[in-house]
Amino acid sequence: MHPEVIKVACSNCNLRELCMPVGLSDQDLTRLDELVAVRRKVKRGDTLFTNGEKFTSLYAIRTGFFKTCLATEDGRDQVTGFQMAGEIIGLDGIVNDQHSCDAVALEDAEVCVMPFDRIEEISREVKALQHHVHKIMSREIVREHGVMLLLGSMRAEERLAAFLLNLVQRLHARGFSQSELILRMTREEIGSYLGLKLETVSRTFSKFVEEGMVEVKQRHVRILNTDALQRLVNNTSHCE
Amino acid sequence: MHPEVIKVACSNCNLRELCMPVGLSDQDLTRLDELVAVRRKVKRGDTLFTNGEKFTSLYAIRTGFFKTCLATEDGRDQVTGFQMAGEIIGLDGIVNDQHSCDAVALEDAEVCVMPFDRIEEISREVKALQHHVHKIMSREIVREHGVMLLLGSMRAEERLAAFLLNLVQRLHARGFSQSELILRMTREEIGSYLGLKLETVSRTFSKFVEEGMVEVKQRHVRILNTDALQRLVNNTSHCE
DNA sequence: CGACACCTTGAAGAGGTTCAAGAAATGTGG
DNA sequence: CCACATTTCTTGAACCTCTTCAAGGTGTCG
Repeated sequence: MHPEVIKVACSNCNLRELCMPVGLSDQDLTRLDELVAVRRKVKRGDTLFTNGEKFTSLYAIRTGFFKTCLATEDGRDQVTGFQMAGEIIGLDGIVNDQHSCDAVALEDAEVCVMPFDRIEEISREVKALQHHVHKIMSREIVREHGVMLLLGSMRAEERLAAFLLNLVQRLHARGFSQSELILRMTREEIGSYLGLKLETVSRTFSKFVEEGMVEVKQRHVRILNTDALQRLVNNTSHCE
Repeated sequence: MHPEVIKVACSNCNLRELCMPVGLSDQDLTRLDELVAVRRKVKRGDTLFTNGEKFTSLYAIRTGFFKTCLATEDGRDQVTGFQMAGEIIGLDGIVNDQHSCDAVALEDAEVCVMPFDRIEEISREVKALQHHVHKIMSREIVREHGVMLLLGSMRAEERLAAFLLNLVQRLHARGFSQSELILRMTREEIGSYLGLKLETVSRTFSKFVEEGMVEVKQRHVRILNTDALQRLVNNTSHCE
């Protein structure tokens, strides 16, 4: 099915601290290596899984960048998140044993395939892994609360500012610049995630540039004034 | 601390099939009874937990109705969900060992307090419970995806229609009417959840009444035309 | 019964969308 | 490697939905 697969081990993966629990005994670490069945490469534009597909595994992103999106029959389309190296995707599939959204690679990517029954099996023996899995799911719930706050109460500028700050913050945690980033997604995908039309995203970028808060050359963004963006997000002037 | 507490057992709770896994052996059922430490009553308007509070337990709602909401320092306030009997709240607290939102009772309520370390302990022994916990968290993630779709791509009428249909559907699953319901929340709370102002919620209700889709007397709502509401939600005319 | 919270409705206004056109970047095939 | 097709991005102008502000009505609870 997927010819692009390689056997691997977690215990000496350089991303381990991002996607796995820390402070394990050697014994537990050995158990952990049984977690990842194989790796899988996903070409840009291809899907890792799609809505309706049988759920078998969670995926830890090793390299590359994904979006997850919900497409309904009637043509609505909502990007529910963007995921980068060290993050886990596929959690949506557990409840009904099938995925309820699409995961699309926005650049060539490689993931670790972790069969979920194996995760549950090892979780029953390794407390730290069990708690880690719970934390990952809880983190996703809290993240989505934040998106609801964004979609429910912020104006366009505030949304885009929050989006940019969130992206650089996550990239910075991975060793990239605090102020510079390359957007892996189109204006339309940003818009879908933020509940805005692509034109509004574009206009808002232009506004930020005019005001000297960022430099934008297509998908290259340099943040010139983090504080100003942060102030936008924390703005009290539009709320009761 | 909480004087209103009573010792109880899950195994013969009439809500068990809503919040607990089914098809357990008698032995497993006995283990399950260790799950609920106590029950706790929460008066209307009081909080079950608040943002920043130390996380210790998940709560299964026995009776009553809650909202969870996110209030930021700068005055933003977002209702992230409404919860009714048989539903589990508190999942947000796992990731950082403290709650990240407030849970407020919208009517007098009673919950089963399930200390999370005990949940994890028993999960390691009872496979069905382990998987059940995973499903509950995954379900919450998927539910929030749906809210993101709503907030990101629907217009006011569509949002309110989706909201009403979701509520009656859940109430119906609990043995209540398919067409009649009493709203436990204010227009403002509905608006916060749906990303609308209370006036817009009120106007949209009035519009539905004019069009003969529902009857509304304050918080009493009778749905006269479910299909019409459903068609609104599935409307293709405003999407690409 | 009076105070307070909640709801409804109107009118004006703002923010975002839609439609449209053109420019810039990207990818493809010869 | 260049020319062309395609995708992506930007910007303008008109329009529309929802918000804001305001006033009055309804319901509820001590």
